Amino acid sequence: MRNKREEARDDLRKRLIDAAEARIAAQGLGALKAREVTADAGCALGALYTAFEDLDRLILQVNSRTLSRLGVALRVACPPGVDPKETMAALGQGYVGFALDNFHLWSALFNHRLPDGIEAPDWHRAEHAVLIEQIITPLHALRPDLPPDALQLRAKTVFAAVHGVVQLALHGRFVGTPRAQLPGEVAALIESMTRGL
Amino acid sequence: MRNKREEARDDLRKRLIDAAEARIAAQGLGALKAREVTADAGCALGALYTAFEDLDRLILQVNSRTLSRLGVALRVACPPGVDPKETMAALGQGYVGFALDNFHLWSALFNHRLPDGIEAPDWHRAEHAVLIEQIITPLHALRPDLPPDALQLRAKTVFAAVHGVVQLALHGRFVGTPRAQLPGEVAALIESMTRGL
DNA sequence: AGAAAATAATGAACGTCGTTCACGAAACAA
DNA sequence: TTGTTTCGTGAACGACGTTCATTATTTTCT
Repeated sequence: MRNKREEARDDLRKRLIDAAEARIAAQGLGALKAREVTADAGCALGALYTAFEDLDRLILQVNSRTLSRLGVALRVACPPGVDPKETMAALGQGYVGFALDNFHLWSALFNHRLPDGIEAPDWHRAEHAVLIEQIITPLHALRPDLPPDALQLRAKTVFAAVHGVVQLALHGRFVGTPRAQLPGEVAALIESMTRGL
Repeated sequence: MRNKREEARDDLRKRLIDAAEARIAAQGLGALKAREVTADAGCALGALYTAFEDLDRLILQVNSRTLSRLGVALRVACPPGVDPKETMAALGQGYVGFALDNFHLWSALFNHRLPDGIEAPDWHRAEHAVLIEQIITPLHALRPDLPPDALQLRAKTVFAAVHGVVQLALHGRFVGTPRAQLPGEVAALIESMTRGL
């Protein structure tokens, strides 16, 4: 059995991440306050800074969880072995569905910014791979003309394009696609981007 | 000659917008502080709240200027009468160029959020039309099969897709397109989205 | 076991932020 | 000029993230 120290520390960290995740999911990243999250977690204000370097690093943990759940959702959305065209379409709809069902948490993934000189740790940067790794295989099948480098690049671009449509639609800007037409437009976008030369 | 009241008020407003625009352009939206911007504008802290409802409405004015400048840039980028395919490509490169040349101001357009219950005024929402209005004509030429409603919708989607690629690239996320390949990927994206059925 | 050392939790206090407000100055109306 | 209305001022307020001296707890040493 581990130290009582480490045990308590891990428990505190988990309670804080849980509380932060719940707050963000319910009210968005902007509504996350140190005093509220520590109250929810049942600890003092200062305890947050014994468990995490600062509030930003706590948000990082929440985003890490969200990326993990998004990865699962995307893997579930595209059963292997089916037509690559269908796979791409399914990934797109899976992404739209996840963003709709987890709006605030999904939003925090892209709206959270670390302070100016601070970079996200490598392990967290690597987690973002789930956003594109499912795209590679079907895109390769649809565009065998692309060399590996260009394939990787095009996968990022396909994701970014789909993401842009979803982002502008869900944040309700004037130029955003209306929500009702979102799945259809994403499907059309993916169809046109995966068409061969 | 107008009132001395109105004159002084308009002058104060202009000085504040100038100062805010300079701050955002130099250091980004997050670095805009009420105390700094009023000091730059040569007025007291409280004067900001006689000229604008709050800091968010001042940012709105800066964004309004940026949209206006972006509109000019896009109109210059696509001289009328040329091949619609070229026009679309030129619009895309014009957008990329503007985002690169005006990174912080362009970023503020999409990252600024009003407080929860507050909606942007209609005149400002309408200004966002510059983002898509230049797309309509060439897109119609390239996709005459689309009825007017679908054309409008597709124009928004084309913009959102391009914007997404630029946004993820310039904010340097793990999944973003590398900056060097950005123009080429945007060109490929636009090419594929404007291809006929 | 008990004493000493190390570590963690506490919440008051700090500095910074956007915003407000009582006051004095300036512009208008009479 | 005198009275009234409006505006600019900067100290003060409340909320925020973060720090720190103090207290409580756990581990280590004998």
